[in-house]
Amino acid sequence: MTKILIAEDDDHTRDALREVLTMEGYTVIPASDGLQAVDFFRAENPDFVCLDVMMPGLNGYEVCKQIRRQDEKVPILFLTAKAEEIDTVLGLELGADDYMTKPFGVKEIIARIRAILRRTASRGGGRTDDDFTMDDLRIVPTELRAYRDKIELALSPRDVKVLRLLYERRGKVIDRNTLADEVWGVDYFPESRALDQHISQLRKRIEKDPAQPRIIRTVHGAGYRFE
Amino acid sequence: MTKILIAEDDDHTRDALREVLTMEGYTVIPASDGLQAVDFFRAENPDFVCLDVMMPGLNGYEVCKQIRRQDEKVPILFLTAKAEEIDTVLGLELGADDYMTKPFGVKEIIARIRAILRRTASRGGGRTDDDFTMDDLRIVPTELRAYRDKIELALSPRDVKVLRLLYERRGKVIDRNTLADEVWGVDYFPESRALDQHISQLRKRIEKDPAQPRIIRTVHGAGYRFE
DNA sequence: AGCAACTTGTAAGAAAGTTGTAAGCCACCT
DNA sequence: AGGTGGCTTACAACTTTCTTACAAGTTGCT
Repeated sequence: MTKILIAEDDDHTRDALREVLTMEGYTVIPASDGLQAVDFFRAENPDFVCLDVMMPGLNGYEVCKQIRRQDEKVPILFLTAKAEEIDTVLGLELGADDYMTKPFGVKEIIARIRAILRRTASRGGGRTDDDFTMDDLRIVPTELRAYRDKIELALSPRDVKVLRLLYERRGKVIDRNTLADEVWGVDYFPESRALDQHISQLRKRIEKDPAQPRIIRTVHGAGYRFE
Repeated sequence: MTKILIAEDDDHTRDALREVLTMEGYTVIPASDGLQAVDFFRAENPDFVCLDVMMPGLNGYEVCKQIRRQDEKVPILFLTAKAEEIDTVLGLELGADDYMTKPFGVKEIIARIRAILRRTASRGGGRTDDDFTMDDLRIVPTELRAYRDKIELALSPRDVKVLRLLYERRGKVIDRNTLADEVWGVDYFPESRALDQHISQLRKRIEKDPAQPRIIRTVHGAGYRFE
Protein backbone atom coordinates (compact mmCIF):
# COMPACT_ATOMS: atom_id res chain seq x y z
CA MET A 1 0.00 0.00 0.00
CA THR A 2 1.53 3.28 -1.11
CA LYS A 3 1.28 6.02 1.51
CA ILE A 4 1.21 9.62 0.40
CA LEU A 5 1.73 12.53 2.74
CA ILE A 6 -0.13 15.69 1.69
CA ALA A 7 0.99 18.93 3.31
CA GLU A 8 -1.41 21.69 2.29
CA ASP A 9 -2.97 24.38 4.45
CA ASP A 10 -5.96 25.09 2.25
CA ASP A 11 -8.71 22.79 3.47
CA HIS A 12 -10.51 22.64 0.18
CA THR A 13 -7.46 21.70 -1.87
CA ARG A 14 -6.35 19.20 0.75
CA ASP A 15 -9.69 17.45 0.90
CA ALA A 16 -9.95 17.33 -2.87
CA LEU A 17 -6.51 15.75 -3.11
CA ARG A 18 -7.28 13.32 -0.36
CA GLU A 19 -10.45 12.20 -2.02
CA VAL A 20 -9.04 11.73 -5.48
CA LEU A 21 -5.88 9.97 -4.30
CA THR A 22 -7.85 7.68 -2.02
CA MET A 23 -10.00 6.78 -5.01
CA GLU A 24 -6.81 5.85 -6.81
CA GLY A 25 -5.97 3.38 -4.09
CA TYR A 26 -3.35 5.37 -2.20
CA THR A 27 -3.37 5.81 1.54
CA VAL A 28 -3.41 9.54 2.21
CA ILE A 29 -1.97 11.21 5.27
CA PRO A 30 -3.21 14.82 5.34
CA ALA A 31 -1.25 17.53 7.17
CA SER A 32 -2.43 21.10 7.39
CA ASP A 33 0.83 22.79 8.29
CA GLY A 34 4.57 22.25 8.06
CA LEU A 35 5.17 21.07 11.59
CA GLN A 36 2.44 18.52 11.34
CA ALA A 37 3.90 17.39 8.03
CA VAL A 38 7.30 16.74 9.60
CA ASP A 39 5.73 14.91 12.54
CA PHE A 40 3.57 12.78 10.31
CA PHE A 41 6.51 12.00 8.09
CA ARG A 42 8.46 10.66 11.04
CA ALA A 43 5.50 8.70 12.33
CA GLU A 44 4.17 7.25 9.10
CA ASN A 45 7.18 6.91 6.83
CA PRO A 46 5.21 7.59 3.67
CA ASP A 47 6.27 6.57 0.17
CA PHE A 48 5.57 9.93 -1.40
CA VAL A 49 5.22 13.54 -0.28
CA CYS A 50 3.21 16.43 -1.77
CA LEU A 51 4.26 19.74 -0.29
CA ASP A 52 2.57 23.08 -0.60
CA VAL A 53 5.23 25.78 -0.67
CA MET A 54 3.27 28.36 1.31
CA MET A 55 2.19 27.06 4.67
CA PRO A 56 1.90 28.53 8.15
CA GLY A 57 4.69 27.67 10.56
CA LEU A 58 7.21 25.75 8.50
CA ASN A 59 7.05 26.42 4.77
CA GLY A 60 7.47 23.74 2.15
CA TYR A 61 11.20 24.27 1.74
CA GLU A 62 11.83 23.83 5.43
CA VAL A 63 9.71 20.73 5.51
CA CYS A 64 11.61 19.40 2.51
CA LYS A 65 14.92 20.00 4.27
CA GLN A 66 13.76 18.21 7.39
CA ILE A 67 12.46 15.28 5.43
CA ARG A 68 15.62 15.01 3.37
CA ARG A 69 17.64 14.94 6.54
CA GLN A 70 15.84 11.75 7.44
CA ASP A 71 15.31 10.26 4.04
CA GLU A 72 17.40 10.95 0.97
CA LYS A 73 15.16 9.21 -1.44
CA VAL A 74 11.48 9.60 -0.77
CA PRO A 75 9.98 11.37 -3.80
CA ILE A 76 8.82 14.94 -3.12
CA LEU A 77 6.40 16.86 -5.34
CA PHE A 78 6.04 20.59 -4.73
CA LEU A 79 2.77 22.44 -5.18
CA THR A 80 3.15 26.14 -5.84
CA ALA A 81 0.93 29.09 -6.66
CA LYS A 82 1.65 30.66 -10.05
CA ALA A 83 3.69 33.59 -8.84
CA GLU A 84 6.15 31.44 -6.99
CA GLU A 85 7.76 29.70 -9.89
CA ILE A 86 11.14 31.21 -9.26
CA ASP A 87 11.12 29.65 -5.86
CA THR A 88 10.77 26.34 -7.57
CA VAL A 89 14.43 26.45 -8.28
CA LEU A 90 15.11 26.44 -4.60
CA GLY A 91 12.80 23.54 -4.28
CA LEU A 92 14.76 21.58 -6.80
CA GLU A 93 18.00 22.27 -5.02
CA LEU A 94 16.49 20.75 -1.94
CA GLY A 95 16.10 17.48 -3.75
CA ALA A 96 12.54 17.70 -4.97
CA ASP A 97 11.52 15.39 -7.78
CA ASP A 98 8.96 17.57 -9.50
CA TYR A 99 6.69 20.54 -9.01
CA MET A 100 3.22 21.63 -10.12
CA THR A 101 1.70 25.06 -10.28
CA LYS A 102 -1.81 25.74 -9.10
CA PRO A 103 -4.40 25.44 -10.31
CA PHE A 104 -3.82 21.88 -11.42
CA GLY A 105 -6.18 19.27 -12.72
CA VAL A 106 -6.95 16.09 -10.87
CA LYS A 107 -5.79 13.93 -13.73
CA GLU A 108 -2.61 15.86 -14.00
CA ILE A 109 -1.57 15.37 -10.42
CA ILE A 110 -2.38 11.67 -10.48
CA ALA A 111 -0.35 11.30 -13.64
CA ARG A 112 2.62 13.08 -12.06
CA ILE A 113 2.53 10.99 -8.94
CA ARG A 114 2.32 7.81 -10.92
CA ALA A 115 5.14 8.91 -13.18
CA ILE A 116 7.42 9.79 -10.32
CA LEU A 117 6.65 6.59 -8.45
CA ARG A 118 7.34 4.60 -11.58
CA ARG A 119 10.61 6.42 -12.10
CA THR A 120 11.72 5.87 -8.55
CA ALA A 121 10.23 2.41 -8.27
CA SER A 122 13.52 0.70 -9.02
CA ARG A 123 15.16 2.27 -6.04
CA GLY A 124 13.71 1.40 -2.68
CA GLY A 125 10.52 0.22 -4.36
CA GLY A 126 7.84 -1.84 -2.72
CA ARG A 127 8.12 -0.56 0.79
CA THR A 128 6.48 -2.78 3.32
CA ASP A 129 6.49 -2.12 7.00
CA ASP A 130 5.85 -5.72 7.89
CA ASP A 131 7.76 -7.32 10.73
CA PHE A 132 10.41 -9.86 9.83
CA THR A 133 12.81 -12.20 11.57
CA MET A 134 16.54 -12.57 11.09
CA ASP A 135 18.13 -15.40 13.01
CA ASP A 136 16.69 -15.01 16.51
CA LEU A 137 15.93 -11.33 16.06
CA ARG A 138 12.43 -10.04 15.38
CA ILE A 139 12.48 -6.69 13.60
CA VAL A 140 9.44 -4.42 13.95
CA PRO A 141 9.87 -1.54 11.49
CA THR A 142 6.85 0.42 12.64
CA GLU A 143 8.31 0.62 16.15
CA LEU A 144 11.91 1.06 15.00
CA ARG A 145 12.76 -1.73 17.39
CA ALA A 146 13.92 -5.31 17.41
CA TYR A 147 13.35 -8.01 19.97
CA ARG A 148 15.53 -10.90 21.07
CA ASP A 149 13.62 -12.98 23.58
CA LYS A 150 12.32 -10.28 25.85
CA ILE A 151 15.18 -7.92 25.20
CA GLU A 152 14.36 -4.80 23.26
CA LEU A 153 16.77 -3.04 20.90
CA ALA A 154 16.38 0.41 19.35
CA LEU A 155 16.93 0.75 15.61
CA SER A 156 17.26 3.81 13.43
CA PRO A 157 15.32 4.08 10.15
CA ARG A 158 18.60 3.43 8.41
CA ASP A 159 19.23 0.28 10.42
CA VAL A 160 15.84 -1.00 9.36
CA LYS A 161 16.57 -0.24 5.71
CA VAL A 162 19.86 -2.12 5.85
CA LEU A 163 18.31 -5.09 7.58
CA ARG A 164 15.28 -5.20 5.32
CA LEU A 165 17.40 -5.10 2.20
CA LEU A 166 19.52 -7.99 3.43
CA TYR A 167 16.42 -9.85 4.52
CA GLU A 168 14.61 -9.39 1.22
CA ARG A 169 17.53 -10.74 -0.73
CA ARG A 170 18.68 -13.36 1.71
CA GLY A 171 21.31 -15.68 0.38
CA LYS A 172 22.35 -13.12 -2.21
CA VAL A 173 25.38 -10.95 -1.82
CA ILE A 174 24.54 -7.26 -1.52
CA ASP A 175 27.48 -5.27 -2.78
CA ARG A 176 28.48 -2.04 -1.12
CA ASN A 177 27.38 0.13 -4.02
CA THR A 178 23.91 -1.32 -3.98
CA LEU A 179 23.67 -1.02 -0.24
CA ALA A 180 24.81 2.59 -0.32
CA ASP A 181 22.50 3.42 -3.18
CA GLU A 182 19.45 1.78 -1.62
CA VAL A 183 20.04 2.97 1.92
CA TRP A 184 21.89 6.27 1.62
CA GLY A 185 20.36 7.23 -1.70
CA VAL A 186 23.63 7.91 -3.42
CA ASP A 187 26.21 5.73 -4.92
CA TYR A 188 29.06 4.70 -2.71
CA PHE A 189 32.24 6.75 -2.70
CA PRO A 190 34.93 4.19 -2.06
CA GLU A 191 37.01 6.46 0.11
CA SER A 192 34.18 6.88 2.58
CA ARG A 193 33.97 4.42 5.41
CA ALA A 194 30.53 5.55 6.52
CA LEU A 195 29.00 2.30 5.42
CA ASP A 196 31.54 0.13 7.24
CA GLN A 197 31.12 2.24 10.29
CA HIS A 198 27.38 1.87 10.20
CA ILE A 199 27.57 -1.90 9.80
CA SER A 200 30.07 -2.10 12.61
CA GLN A 201 27.88 -0.11 14.98
CA LEU A 202 24.79 -2.01 13.96
CA ARG A 203 26.48 -5.34 14.56
CA LYS A 204 27.50 -4.24 18.02
CA ARG A 205 23.86 -3.86 18.84
CA ILE A 206 22.18 -6.74 17.04
CA GLU A 207 24.77 -9.51 17.02
CA LYS A 208 25.33 -11.67 20.07
CA ASP A 209 29.00 -11.90 19.12
CA PRO A 210 29.89 -9.04 16.78
CA ALA A 211 33.19 -10.75 15.97
CA GLN A 212 31.26 -13.76 14.62
CA PRO A 213 28.25 -12.10 13.03
CA ARG A 214 25.32 -14.39 12.21
CA ILE A 215 22.98 -11.80 10.79
CA ILE A 216 25.16 -9.46 8.74
CA ARG A 217 27.95 -11.56 7.30
CA THR A 218 30.86 -10.17 5.33
CA VAL A 219 31.59 -11.54 1.88
CA HIS A 220 35.11 -10.30 1.41
CA GLY A 221 35.66 -8.30 -1.75
CA ALA A 222 31.99 -8.39 -2.57
CA GLY A 223 29.59 -7.13 0.09
CA TYR A 224 27.36 -8.46 2.83
CA ARG A 225 24.90 -11.27 3.12
CA PHE A 226 22.20 -12.65 5.37
CA GLU A 227 20.88 -16.19 5.35
CA MET B 1 32.24 -2.95 -22.97
CA THR B 2 29.86 -0.19 -21.98
CA LYS B 3 29.64 2.65 -24.51
CA ILE B 4 28.77 6.12 -23.27
CA LEU B 5 27.73 8.95 -25.56
CA ILE B 6 28.73 12.37 -24.26
CA ALA B 7 27.00 15.36 -25.85
CA GLU B 8 28.61 18.52 -24.55
CA ASP B 9 29.64 21.60 -26.47
CA ASP B 10 32.24 22.87 -24.04
CA ASP B 11 35.54 21.33 -25.12
CA HIS B 12 37.08 21.39 -21.71
CA THR B 13 34.20 19.69 -19.94
CA ARG B 14 33.86 17.14 -22.70
CA ASP B 15 37.53 16.23 -22.66
CA ALA B 16 37.54 15.98 -18.89
CA LEU B 17 34.56 13.65 -18.96
CA ARG B 18 36.06 11.60 -21.70
CA GLU B 19 39.28 11.16 -19.86
CA VAL B 20 37.81 10.20 -16.54
CA LEU B 21 35.23 7.84 -18.00
CA THR B 22 37.84 6.18 -20.17
CA MET B 23 39.92 5.66 -17.06
CA GLU B 24 36.93 3.92 -15.55
CA GLY B 25 36.89 1.47 -18.40
CA TYR B 26 34.03 2.88 -20.44
CA THR B 27 34.19 3.51 -24.17
CA VAL B 28 33.39 7.16 -24.70
CA ILE B 29 31.81 8.64 -27.82
CA PRO B 30 32.17 12.42 -27.69
CA ALA B 31 29.78 14.71 -29.55
CA SER B 32 30.11 18.49 -29.56
CA ASP B 33 26.60 19.42 -30.65
CA GLY B 34 23.10 18.04 -30.74
CA LEU B 35 23.03 16.93 -34.35
CA GLN B 36 26.25 15.06 -33.96
CA ALA B 37 24.87 13.45 -30.82
CA VAL B 38 21.82 12.14 -32.65
CA ASP B 39 23.98 10.87 -35.52
CA PHE B 40 26.42 9.16 -33.21
CA PHE B 41 23.59 7.63 -31.25
CA ARG B 42 22.23 6.01 -34.39
CA ALA B 43 25.64 4.88 -35.52
CA GLU B 44 27.07 3.63 -32.26
CA ASN B 45 24.05 2.49 -30.27
CA PRO B 46 25.59 3.40 -26.92
CA ASP B 47 24.55 1.95 -23.56
CA PHE B 48 24.33 5.29 -21.82
CA VAL B 49 23.90 8.94 -22.78
CA CYS B 50 25.07 12.13 -21.03
CA LEU B 51 23.37 15.20 -22.47
CA ASP B 52 24.23 18.81 -21.90
CA VAL B 53 21.04 20.86 -21.93
CA MET B 54 22.48 23.91 -23.69
CA MET B 55 24.05 23.07 -27.00
CA PRO B 56 24.23 24.76 -30.38
CA GLY B 57 21.86 23.43 -33.01
CA LEU B 58 19.74 20.88 -31.25
CA ASN B 59 19.50 21.37 -27.51
CA GLY B 60 19.55 18.52 -25.02
CA TYR B 61 15.79 18.17 -24.87
CA GLU B 62 15.51 17.82 -28.61
CA VAL B 63 18.28 15.28 -28.63
CA CYS B 64 16.54 13.41 -25.84
CA LYS B 65 13.30 13.31 -27.80
CA GLN B 66 15.05 12.02 -30.91
CA ILE B 67 16.83 9.35 -28.94
CA ARG B 68 13.65 8.28 -27.17
CA ARG B 69 11.94 7.93 -30.50
CA GLN B 70 14.50 5.29 -31.35
CA ASP B 71 15.15 3.78 -27.96
CA GLU B 72 12.74 3.80 -25.03
CA LYS B 73 15.13 2.42 -22.50
CA VAL B 74 18.67 3.66 -22.89
CA PRO B 75 19.54 5.56 -19.70
CA ILE B 76 19.89 9.33 -20.15
CA LEU B 77 21.64 11.64 -17.69
CA PHE B 78 21.17 15.37 -18.17
CA LEU B 79 23.88 17.88 -17.40
CA THR B 80 22.65 21.39 -16.69
CA ALA B 81 24.13 24.69 -15.69
CA LYS B 82 22.82 26.12 -12.44
CA ALA B 83 20.40 28.62 -13.90
CA GLU B 84 18.64 26.05 -16.01
CA GLU B 85 17.23 23.98 -13.26
CA ILE B 86 13.61 24.61 -14.03
CA ASP B 87 14.22 23.05 -17.38
CA THR B 88 15.43 20.01 -15.58
CA VAL B 89 11.92 19.07 -14.76
CA LEU B 90 11.03 19.13 -18.41
CA GLY B 91 14.04 16.98 -19.00
CA LEU B 92 12.78 14.42 -16.55
CA GLU B 93 9.40 14.37 -18.23
CA LEU B 94 11.13 13.42 -21.44
CA GLY B 95 12.16 10.17 -19.84
CA ALA B 96 15.55 11.08 -18.47
CA ASP B 97 16.88 8.90 -15.69
CA ASP B 98 18.70 11.54 -13.71
CA TYR B 99 20.20 14.96 -13.95
CA MET B 100 23.23 16.75 -12.54
CA THR B 101 23.91 20.42 -12.16
CA LYS B 102 27.27 21.92 -13.03
CA PRO B 103 29.75 22.17 -11.62
CA PHE B 104 29.88 18.52 -10.69
CA GLY B 105 32.66 16.44 -9.23
CA VAL B 106 34.29 13.71 -11.21
CA LYS B 107 33.55 11.13 -8.56
CA GLU B 108 29.96 12.16 -8.38
CA ILE B 109 29.31 11.71 -12.06
CA ILE B 110 30.98 8.32 -12.10
CA ALA B 111 28.93 7.30 -9.11
CA ARG B 112 25.71 8.39 -10.78
CA ILE B 113 26.47 6.60 -14.01
CA ARG B 114 27.32 3.44 -12.15
CA ALA B 115 24.20 3.70 -10.03
CA ILE B 116 21.94 4.22 -13.03
CA LEU B 117 23.55 1.40 -14.98
CA ARG B 118 23.22 -0.91 -12.01
CA ARG B 119 19.57 -0.03 -11.59
CA THR B 120 18.71 -0.38 -15.25
CA ALA B 121 20.74 -3.56 -15.64
CA SER B 122 18.49 -5.39 -13.23
CA ARG B 123 15.29 -4.71 -15.07
CA GLY B 124 15.02 -6.66 -18.29
CA GLY B 125 18.15 -6.01 -20.32
CA GLY B 126 21.11 -8.24 -20.99
CA ARG B 127 21.21 -10.01 -17.69
CA THR B 128 24.38 -11.87 -17.09
CA ASP B 129 23.61 -12.88 -13.53
CA ASP B 130 21.67 -16.01 -14.37
CA ASP B 131 22.60 -19.32 -12.79
CA PHE B 132 24.33 -21.91 -14.94
CA THR B 133 25.62 -25.45 -14.67
CA MET B 134 29.04 -26.84 -15.49
CA ASP B 135 29.38 -30.59 -15.21
CA ASP B 136 27.79 -31.38 -11.85
CA LEU B 137 28.32 -27.89 -10.49
CA ARG B 138 25.52 -25.33 -10.31
CA ILE B 139 26.89 -21.78 -10.29
CA VAL B 140 24.77 -19.04 -8.69
CA PRO B 141 26.41 -15.69 -9.48
CA THR B 142 24.14 -13.56 -7.29
CA GLU B 143 25.13 -15.62 -4.29
CA LEU B 144 28.77 -15.90 -5.28
CA ARG B 145 28.45 -19.59 -4.64
CA ALA B 146 28.30 -22.91 -6.41
CA TYR B 147 26.53 -26.06 -5.36
CA ARG B 148 27.51 -29.68 -5.89
CA ASP B 149 24.72 -31.85 -4.54
CA LYS B 150 24.12 -30.16 -1.24
CA ILE B 151 27.69 -29.02 -0.84
CA GLU B 152 28.20 -25.31 -1.01
CA LEU B 153 31.33 -23.66 -2.42
CA ALA B 154 32.30 -20.02 -2.09
CA LEU B 155 33.33 -18.17 -5.26
CA SER B 156 34.88 -14.77 -5.72
CA PRO B 157 33.53 -12.33 -8.33
CA ARG B 158 36.56 -13.20 -10.40
CA ASP B 159 35.90 -16.91 -10.19
CA VAL B 160 32.43 -16.30 -11.52
CA LYS B 161 33.79 -14.27 -14.42
CA VAL B 162 36.20 -17.02 -15.38
CA LEU B 163 33.58 -19.72 -15.17
CA ARG B 164 30.96 -17.74 -17.03
CA LEU B 165 33.35 -16.97 -19.85
CA LEU B 166 34.22 -20.64 -20.22
CA TYR B 167 30.58 -21.58 -19.98
CA GLU B 168 29.42 -19.08 -22.58
CA ARG B 169 31.96 -20.30 -25.08
CA ARG B 170 31.88 -23.94 -24.19
CA GLY B 171 33.67 -26.18 -26.60
CA LYS B 172 35.85 -23.30 -27.73
CA VAL B 173 39.36 -22.74 -26.49
CA ILE B 174 39.79 -19.52 -24.53
CA ASP B 175 43.33 -18.30 -24.94
CA ARG B 176 45.14 -16.70 -22.06
CA ASN B 177 45.04 -13.26 -23.60
CA THR B 178 41.30 -13.34 -23.97
CA LEU B 179 40.84 -14.69 -20.48
CA ALA B 180 43.09 -12.04 -18.98
CA ASP B 181 41.45 -9.31 -20.97
CA GLU B 182 37.89 -10.34 -20.14
CA VAL B 183 38.49 -11.16 -16.51
CA TRP B 184 41.33 -8.89 -15.42
CA GLY B 185 40.41 -6.15 -17.84
CA VAL B 186 43.93 -5.65 -19.11
CA ASP B 187 46.12 -7.35 -21.63
CA TYR B 188 47.93 -10.34 -20.37
CA PHE B 189 51.53 -9.94 -19.34
CA PRO B 190 53.11 -13.23 -20.39
CA GLU B 191 55.68 -13.12 -17.62
CA SER B 192 52.99 -13.01 -14.95
CA ARG B 193 51.67 -16.24 -13.58
CA ALA B 194 48.73 -14.65 -11.85
CA LEU B 195 46.31 -16.29 -14.22
CA ASP B 196 47.79 -19.77 -13.82
CA GLN B 197 47.76 -19.30 -10.12
CA HIS B 198 44.14 -18.31 -10.14
CA ILE B 199 43.11 -21.27 -12.26
CA SER B 200 45.06 -23.58 -10.01
CA GLN B 201 43.42 -22.27 -6.88
CA LEU B 202 39.99 -22.31 -8.48
CA ARG B 203 40.41 -25.92 -9.61
CA LYS B 204 41.33 -26.92 -6.10
CA ARG B 205 37.97 -25.74 -4.98
CA ILE B 206 35.64 -26.72 -7.79
CA GLU B 207 37.16 -29.89 -9.25
CA LYS B 208 36.62 -33.23 -7.58
CA ASP B 209 40.10 -34.22 -8.73
CA PRO B 210 42.14 -31.11 -9.52
CA ALA B 211 44.77 -33.26 -11.22
CA GLN B 212 42.12 -34.49 -13.70
CA PRO B 213 40.03 -31.37 -14.20
CA ARG B 214 36.62 -31.87 -15.80
CA ILE B 215 35.42 -28.27 -15.73
CA ILE B 216 38.48 -26.21 -16.58
CA ARG B 217 40.61 -28.24 -18.94
CA THR B 218 44.00 -27.20 -20.19
CA VAL B 219 44.64 -27.03 -23.92
CA HIS B 220 48.38 -27.02 -24.03
CA GLY B 221 49.88 -24.10 -25.88
CA ALA B 222 46.47 -22.56 -26.47
CA GLY B 223 44.42 -21.89 -23.37
CA TYR B 224 41.55 -23.43 -21.46
CA ARG B 225 38.30 -25.04 -22.39
CA PHE B 226 35.10 -26.30 -20.83
CA GLU B 227 33.44 -29.49 -22.13
C1' DA C 1 63.08 -43.17 -27.41
C1' DG C 2 65.75 -39.31 -25.74
C1' DC C 3 66.57 -34.64 -25.16
C1' DA C 4 66.00 -29.68 -25.32
C1' DA C 5 62.79 -26.01 -25.26
C1' DC C 6 58.82 -24.47 -23.84
C1' DT C 7 54.39 -24.42 -21.26
C1' DT C 8 51.78 -25.20 -17.21
C1' DG C 9 50.98 -26.46 -12.10
C1' DT C 10 51.62 -25.19 -7.57
C1' DA C 11 53.69 -24.11 -2.84
C1' DA C 12 55.22 -20.39 -0.20
C1' DG C 13 55.95 -15.92 0.92
C1' DA C 14 55.40 -10.94 -0.33
C1' DA C 15 52.51 -7.34 -1.63
C1' DA C 16 48.28 -5.26 -2.16
C1' DG C 17 43.77 -4.57 -1.10
C1' DT C 18 39.63 -4.85 2.01
C1' DT C 19 37.25 -4.60 6.26
C1' DG C 20 36.70 -3.67 11.43
C1' DT C 21 36.67 -0.34 14.75
C1' DA C 22 38.23 3.25 18.18
C1' DA C 23 38.63 8.05 18.54
C1' DG C 24 37.81 12.55 17.29
C1' DC C 25 35.08 15.96 14.75
C1' DC C 26 31.12 18.46 13.23
C1' DA C 27 26.46 19.76 12.44
C1' DC C 28 22.24 19.70 14.30
C1' DC C 29 18.85 19.37 18.28
C1' DT C 30 17.51 20.30 22.26
C1' DA D 1 26.28 24.95 26.38
C1' DG D 2 25.80 20.03 26.29
C1' DG D 3 24.15 15.84 24.03
C1' DT D 4 23.45 13.04 19.96
C1' DG D 5 24.12 10.77 15.73
C1' DG D 6 26.61 10.24 11.78
C1' DC D 7 30.91 10.89 9.32
C1' DT D 8 35.96 10.94 8.70
C1' DT D 9 40.40 9.58 10.07
C1' DA D 10 43.72 6.43 11.32
C1' DC D 11 45.39 2.28 12.17
C1' DA D 12 45.05 -2.74 13.06
C1' DA D 13 43.64 -7.10 11.47
C1' DC D 14 42.54 -9.84 8.00
C1' DT D 15 41.96 -11.79 3.15
C1' DT D 16 43.03 -12.07 -1.44
C1' DT D 17 46.04 -11.75 -5.18
C1' DC D 18 50.51 -11.68 -7.18
C1' DT D 19 55.41 -13.00 -7.59
C1' DT D 20 58.89 -16.16 -7.20
C1' DA D 21 60.86 -20.46 -7.68
C1' DC D 22 60.92 -24.77 -8.91
C1' DA D 23 58.52 -29.12 -10.30
C1' DA D 24 56.05 -31.45 -13.70
C1' DG D 25 54.09 -31.99 -18.13
C1' DT D 26 54.05 -31.46 -23.27
C1' DT D 27 55.89 -30.88 -27.82
C1' DG D 28 58.99 -31.30 -31.55
C1' DC D 29 63.18 -32.68 -33.22
C1' DT D 30 66.75 -36.05 -34.09
